Amino acid sequence: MSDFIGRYLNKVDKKGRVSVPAIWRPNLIGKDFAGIIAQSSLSEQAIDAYPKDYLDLLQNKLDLNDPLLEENEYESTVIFGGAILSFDNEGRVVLSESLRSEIKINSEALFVGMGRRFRIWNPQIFDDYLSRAKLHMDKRRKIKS
Amino acid sequence: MSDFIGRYLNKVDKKGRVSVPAIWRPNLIGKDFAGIIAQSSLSEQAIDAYPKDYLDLLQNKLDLNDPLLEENEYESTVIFGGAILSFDNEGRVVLSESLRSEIKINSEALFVGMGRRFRIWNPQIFDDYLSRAKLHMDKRRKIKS
DNA sequence: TGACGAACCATATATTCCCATGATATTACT
DNA sequence: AGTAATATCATGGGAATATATGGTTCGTCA
Repeated sequence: MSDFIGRYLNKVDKKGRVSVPAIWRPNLIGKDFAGIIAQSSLSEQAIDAYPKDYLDLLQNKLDLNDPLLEENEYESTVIFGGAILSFDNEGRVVLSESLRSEIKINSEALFVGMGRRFRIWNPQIFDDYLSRAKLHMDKRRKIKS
Repeated sequence: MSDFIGRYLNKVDKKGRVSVPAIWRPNLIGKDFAGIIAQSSLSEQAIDAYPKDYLDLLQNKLDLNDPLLEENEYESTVIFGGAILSFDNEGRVVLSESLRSEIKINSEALFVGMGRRFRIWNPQIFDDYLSRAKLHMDKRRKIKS
């Protein structure tokens, strides 16, 4: 059901390689591709990642639309204009220079499960995000009670 | 499944030559033609590009429309009047002077996948477009939720 | 013959593959 | 339970390969 659960902190080597958590890998292996689809998140300074199978789903949906409509252009660009990162034999992917700079990743990458997908963060930035999220939820809880 | 995924930044030499990303090339090689169909985008300052095969898809869509309508005539002209750029032995195409000036490309060309097709951008101009696209999608996401 | 584009060739760079290591966890065994 | 043997995993480095890129030559056509 939920494919990506938990939090894993891994090192990024000087080539930009980083291990994808081993328990997640089986969920990232399709019949034509093994690896992840990555795009910079719409709302946060992080990478959104998911299996290619999910992308195929989106493609099917988009095929029903008119490719010339502006709306669909935006969507296609954001979705397919990310990055496709395939595993090496050890289950690593390389985060390109540009991806790393976008999310300010240096020597460590934090993998955070989100159910059907996951995110890759700079650990510090994630901490900030988490405390913001907690604050937000705490405030809401107090209002409701 | 989806032919064009990812983003690749390549150099344009003084002859206007630029490498088409190697992983995409197999999808651009048909039995009668190896290369891309290119035309300046209708809505953006970029080059729309796709395999020759993709034209058949569009043709089918247009066939469903009334060929006598003025609008459809416009579409046919624009779609089938694009430039034909064939690969050289190294998998490059040459962007003509006029194409380059249309999209303000100088020394670098950014290839952006859109699933069934892709676009070629000046990197700076794409940045603007991407933030617009993200804003648009993020807004839509928030409305839906 | 000169301009132009296409084919050819050479090389720097980037990417992928392969192997080695250490750390950690897991299992087996007494 | 305690300990040894085994497996899994993250990580690093180097070699092999693929790719991007720049330059030169060749042919064609104006």
